Amino acid sequence: MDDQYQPAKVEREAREHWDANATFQAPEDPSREKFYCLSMFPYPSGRLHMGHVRNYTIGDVITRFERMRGRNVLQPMGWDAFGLPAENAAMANGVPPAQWTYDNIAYMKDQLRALGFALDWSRELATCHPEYYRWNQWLFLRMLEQGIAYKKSGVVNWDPVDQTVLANEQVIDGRGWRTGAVVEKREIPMYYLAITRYADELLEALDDLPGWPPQVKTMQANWIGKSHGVRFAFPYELDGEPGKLWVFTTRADTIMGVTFCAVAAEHPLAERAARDDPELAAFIDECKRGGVAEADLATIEKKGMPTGLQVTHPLTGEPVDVWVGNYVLMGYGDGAVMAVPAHDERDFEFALKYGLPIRQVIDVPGETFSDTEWRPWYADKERGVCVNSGKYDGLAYVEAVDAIAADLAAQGLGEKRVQYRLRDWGVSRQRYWGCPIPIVHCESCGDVPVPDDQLPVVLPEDCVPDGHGNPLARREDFIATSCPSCGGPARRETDTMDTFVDSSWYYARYCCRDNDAAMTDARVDYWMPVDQYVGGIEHAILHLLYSRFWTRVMRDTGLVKCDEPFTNLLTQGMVVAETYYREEAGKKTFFNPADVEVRRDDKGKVTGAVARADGQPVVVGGIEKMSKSKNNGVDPQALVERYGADTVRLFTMFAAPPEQSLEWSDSGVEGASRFLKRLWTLASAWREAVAELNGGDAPAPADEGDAQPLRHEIHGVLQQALNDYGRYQFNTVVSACMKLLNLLGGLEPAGPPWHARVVHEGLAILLRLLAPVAPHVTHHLWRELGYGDEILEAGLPEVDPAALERDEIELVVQVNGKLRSQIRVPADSGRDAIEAAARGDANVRRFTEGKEVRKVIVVPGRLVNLVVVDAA
RNA sequence: GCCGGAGUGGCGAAAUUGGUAGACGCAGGGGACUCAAAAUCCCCCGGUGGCGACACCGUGUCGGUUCGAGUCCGACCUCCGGCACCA
Repeated sequence: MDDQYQPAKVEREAREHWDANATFQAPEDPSREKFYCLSMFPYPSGRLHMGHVRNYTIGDVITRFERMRGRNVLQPMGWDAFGLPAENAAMANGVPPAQWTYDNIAYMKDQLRALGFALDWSRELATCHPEYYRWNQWLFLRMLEQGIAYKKSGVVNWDPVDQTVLANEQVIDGRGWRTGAVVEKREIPMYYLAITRYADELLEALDDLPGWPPQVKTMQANWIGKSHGVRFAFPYELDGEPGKLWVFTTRADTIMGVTFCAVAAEHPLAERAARDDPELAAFIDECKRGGVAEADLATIEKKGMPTGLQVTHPLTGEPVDVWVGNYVLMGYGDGAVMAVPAHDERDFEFALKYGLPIRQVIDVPGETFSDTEWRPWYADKERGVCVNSGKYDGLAYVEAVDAIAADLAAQGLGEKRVQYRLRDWGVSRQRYWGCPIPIVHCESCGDVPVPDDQLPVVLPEDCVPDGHGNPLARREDFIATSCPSCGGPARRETDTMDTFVDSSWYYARYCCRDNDAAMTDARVDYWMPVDQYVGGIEHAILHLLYSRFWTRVMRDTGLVKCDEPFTNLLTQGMVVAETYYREEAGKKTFFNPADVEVRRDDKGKVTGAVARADGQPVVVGGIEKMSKSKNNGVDPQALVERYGADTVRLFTMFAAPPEQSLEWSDSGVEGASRFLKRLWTLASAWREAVAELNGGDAPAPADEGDAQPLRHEIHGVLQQALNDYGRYQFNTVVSACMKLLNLLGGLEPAGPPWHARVVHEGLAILLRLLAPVAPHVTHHLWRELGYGDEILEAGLPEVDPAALERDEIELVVQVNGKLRSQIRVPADSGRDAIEAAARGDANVRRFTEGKEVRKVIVVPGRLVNLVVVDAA
């Protein structure tokens, strides 16, 4: 055994051992309890970043822990390989996205291997492989047959200079990121998936996911946004024709307070009115400027303009003005809303701004109404009662809605309706590097699905995007084809699918990725659902909701048997680090933490920082998510080379619990490295003694000298660590390992023989506890000390209940809830004995003297609280 | 704007169900070893007062419930994630 811990050597040998034995290839074995552990697959961006390292370390610790528990564990890995960054890289370097992507995959795969993850590489997949994405296309065709996939128009960001569609990310302050041109909203035909058909099921089933974080379920429920309301119409007559302006409201009880209606800029009424009104036409054009992202639309200044048109209030018969509002969206409901300024805050502000009437129709007794200042009770449907509402006066929310809905229904002008905020999923992208949508356009037959036997529609891999539209649209060899229906000349669809499609079902394909005849097979039924899914909180809604939807479509198509893809979900926090910069002429130049030296005062508090290069000060800019733009990323590669994978994994698990954000600290890594060195040194010092004990019969637990209190502590720490493993709180597992090492560090190889027996037992516990976190060094030491060949098969250490027993326990004594003393009592003391001991304690007496003890609270095993008052 | 989350020593954090606030580690201070440095080992380490035993204060802010609140309730402040074409 080397005297010095040499991580590179230890880790290489361990990996060679695992590779040679195919240790992590997971067979389908119905006789064993399976555990499918999955981390969100990476986008092959070039190099691993710390977020990847953290994500995959968490997944790996769970994988190895569950395996040591005896389960048949599968942990696969693959590549979310289609996407925008590959096109951007292509524009920057002139390299085809395919080549850039494959190069990145090769590089990042080596990086993943160097971290020692227990991955079954035989199942590796990449979504840009035709063998994978053909099944996107195949299931898309099934969805077309079922009517789940359909075509309608949708709104996109249009860059008028580059003549191209932009992603929301590429729109900065309403302008194209490359051209700086003001972006326009443009309507184009797109394919949609009817996720709303499953809205109710996706919502209801959240209750059956106890293994998901409650906040994720809340976010999904709010996203689906089920609401009960009334859809009704304002009749009108225009150009001699009768029409109806349909709106939806959850506050039908306020309908008598409607003083105007607002429609979206794209609404037919708005467009009709703009024909005769150049000023309105200009306003509508203004509304169409800017991007389509909801966050932007929701924060813009609310603007409007009257159309000059009027509709009729369905209950009062009064005329109601119709306005165009830039905050009304054509994509939501009917693209029109009723406005009740008195009882909706947004309408209230709009009415004040444009001098529109405000009519109070809800009252709360004891409150006074002001038509110049908004008060929250105006929208209170719990306490509100109808007023100024004719026959509805005096009705509360529920009764008023019922009565009004009934009256509207009687006229054929409305009905109660359940509405969802969730919209159908638009999957068409006007982009090259994605899965082709399997449709052929024929002049005589229209849009024709590609027959199954002609799948996959293969994406040519040699295109280089240039920022001007989709290069696929210029590839005649791809586009020109014949119509599957009539055989005549036809053209292929050049839109590709949203990359969320690729990631909506990869977890199922890992189970059967070599099947080229079917999307899934019986192996999927063995492994699915995923038992533990691990990934970033930023995917809490979209990716996870799409996956839940896709699983249900697969279920209804007979492809899987489960309803939900992920039984348990762990959402890990971000990796963040300090930022440093200098500012010149309003432009910030960021310095990497590695190039900065931090200055501290004599208490260790940070007072400033200087650049290593020139010794001149830099600004300490605050903690931010690691990113290229802030230049605060720490390269995992360099750390692994310097300290070894075990140290990086150990620090990553120790610095914060998985769900919290993790602040990077170089000196913290040093600390982790120090711990492993100390472990090595201790194992090295005891190697002979422990190996000798391992060579004979299992030694009895030591009980001489101070062995008993020591074993009591060791098993107490073990109990806590096993519990923390069970709740996936790995930072305190690591801290338990550190405590164990500290305990064993007090023993001497030259000391009495029981020392060796405690170390033998303690190391057997410590190494197995640490094995999931630091697999290489524990693998090595386990063998070196003669415990066995394979620590992964050694099972988890078990708590010895006898070691935890105590004759005496310590209790805290409080007086009026304040800590005053501690007492030792026999473990089996009754309430009376404990109370007597507490009252008799000298320091307690100082606080009870001359007072009356009103009440004594005894919390078994914890504390005694004496409640005293001044004697009367 | 809307939805979700988080705030505890100089720093990362711990406190499992309302029961000893600060485990474990980092940084810092002191010491040992060394010609010296590095490495390693030992001691101290929330604030204020006290020689000390101890006492008072302290978990973003303000208020409440309770014998007892970091933990529960209400209001507020700050920061972070998501908002449907970044992944």
